[in-house]
Amino acid sequence: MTQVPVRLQVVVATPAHADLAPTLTYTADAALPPGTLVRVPLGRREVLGVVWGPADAPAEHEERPVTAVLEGIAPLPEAWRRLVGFTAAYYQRSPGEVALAALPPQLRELQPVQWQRRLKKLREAAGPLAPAEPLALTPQQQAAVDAIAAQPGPFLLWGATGSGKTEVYLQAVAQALAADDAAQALVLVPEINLTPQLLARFEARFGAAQVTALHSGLTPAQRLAAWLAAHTGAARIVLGTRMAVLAALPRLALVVVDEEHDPSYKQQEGARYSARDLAIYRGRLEGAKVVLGSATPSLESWHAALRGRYTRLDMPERVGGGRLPEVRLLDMNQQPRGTVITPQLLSAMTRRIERGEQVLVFLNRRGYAPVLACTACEWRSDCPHCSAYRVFHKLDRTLRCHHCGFTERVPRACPTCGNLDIAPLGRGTERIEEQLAELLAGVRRPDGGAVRIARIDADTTRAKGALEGALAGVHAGDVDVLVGTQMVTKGHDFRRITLVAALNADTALYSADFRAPERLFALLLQAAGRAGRDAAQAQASVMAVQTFHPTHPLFEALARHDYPAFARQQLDEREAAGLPPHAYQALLRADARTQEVAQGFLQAAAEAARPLDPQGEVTVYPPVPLTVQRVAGVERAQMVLESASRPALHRLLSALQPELQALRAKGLIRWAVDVDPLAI
DNA sequence: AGCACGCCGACT
DNA sequence: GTCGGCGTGCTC
Repeated sequence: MTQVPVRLQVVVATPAHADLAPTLTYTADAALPPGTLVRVPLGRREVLGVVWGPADAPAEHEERPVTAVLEGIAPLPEAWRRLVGFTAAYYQRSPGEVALAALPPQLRELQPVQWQRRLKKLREAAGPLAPAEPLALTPQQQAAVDAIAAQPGPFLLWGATGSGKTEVYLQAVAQALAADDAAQALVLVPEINLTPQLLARFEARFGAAQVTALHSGLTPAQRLAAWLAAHTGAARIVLGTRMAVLAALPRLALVVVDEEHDPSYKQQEGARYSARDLAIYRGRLEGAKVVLGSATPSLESWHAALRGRYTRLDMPERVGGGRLPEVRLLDMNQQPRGTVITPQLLSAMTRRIERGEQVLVFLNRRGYAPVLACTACEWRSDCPHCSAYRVFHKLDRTLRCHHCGFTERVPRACPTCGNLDIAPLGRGTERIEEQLAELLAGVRRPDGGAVRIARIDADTTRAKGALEGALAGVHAGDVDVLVGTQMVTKGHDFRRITLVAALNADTALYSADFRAPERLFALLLQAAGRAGRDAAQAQASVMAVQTFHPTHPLFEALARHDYPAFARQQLDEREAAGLPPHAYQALLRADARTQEVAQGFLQAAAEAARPLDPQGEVTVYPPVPLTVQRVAGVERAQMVLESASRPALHRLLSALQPELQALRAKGLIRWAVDVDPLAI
């Protein structure tokens, strides 16, 4: 019996640049439902694809047959395909690129035979859900849990650090899962490695078998297993990073986005999606409730709550009566020039250490010094491949470029004039650690021992398990002073820290990036939250900020722990300037061999855009080089497109897309559209 | 994105 | 004489 071949639309991993249609047409012996995973020939290779639907248009190309169907796995559900379709359209990528990026990479490599073997191995019975006893809730926590049960949301859970947001998440998840015995919950976190405590709490509450972690740190096999558990419904709770928002979850009932303001929710490569924004969209699409949680919400979310689009749930108080630390602004103008650590801060540190308490010193700059300079001539430690200085790392005596990784040993003498006196300018965590060791050399711990200083930054935690080890040391009390970058401000629950000091907070105050103050405020408040978690010590907890601008409104709001005042001031400023969330932005970025080519491409794009926006609803700003203009020998430029109307902006971007293909110039390496960019 | 084909420099 | 650099073109 001969079968009539059917024609299918299939998506494969082609980037939007490639001038291939968004879906490709293949033939198959029998109809395959949309969402089916298939292997298809593409040129000389065979790739993984997802059936997107039946082909309706007449054939324009030769159509090759589907090579194989991945049997034994349910087609990806319609809601997932719609989510992928939306993501692709919104972020100006092809649906295939988004779809395939959302699937575990190993799926692409497995041949059908291996696939069957793997499936057999993974099929295991999931145990029944038996949540452990929940903690008693404070009235404000109870009110939040009740509101999430009773109202549709989306919710913005605004809770101070230590107010018990996690317990609210846990009980909201328990509620959602109890309502339906196949329901699933998705919990998103900024970086899973930095929040092992959250994973541990979910596992303790619901049982390790019910909780599946999904993030890029997993091995390929683990990632496939986690993804399958989510897709088959075996995992009732998926705890993951931004990529998890695109996981296949057939019965999604609740999405939690913890620390929703965190910039790592925005993907910075490929499809530049915001997992937080997609969580909101997905919740609406699948009828799942969405809870965004933060002590310092993004101004976008805060604005949405003010407008009534999100339901705000407030938890201003710390569980167990812990108080937020007192913020002390140390005016650097009153200090001799070149002061690094003020005497006030030093004596405060000394007192804490002598009492057996811990101190956290926060400085957002790793290495010993950000630049090395010759004292006799103009030489600086420039990176030959980037428009940036190489950072001096004293420990291994290297100059390292933090942009391209180029590393050399520190020269013995100035490479330009031979002068032997080359001096470090400015200071990073390494140098602060060294300096504190000198300044605190005479101080004794209660047991009479010398002060112990530890440093946590990307350099000290490169090795596997190094971060966990260092944190364990802090928890065990082996450390008196912890020096670190923003890495240490995330999530860790340090019970004995009673003094947090921020050393170099001013740089973000007058930055060209309009979001810099928002990030700084969140960072400092989060750092402050590391102190005083223990109610017994909370009375005396202090956050010290050394600044040349002690009367800056940001610091004044910080001193009062007054996020709403800060948000109001920022939102007013942004409204006056016509910036997000009062306007919508997209970025067109270009990388090229020369700055002229990059900017020329953008200029041509700007001219191509003009007739596509006859109403003039979109402002196209002139192309500019990025702040770090050249990285690894590649010149970078960008152009901002801005509009008060999101539909107008998207109409223009979609219409511009085919024009950009045509503008591809010699020397242009790549270009990308970034919708709702975080950094300008 | 892959993966080919295609045309110019330093190696056995 | 070949191995290999990455420019440019194509994939249902």
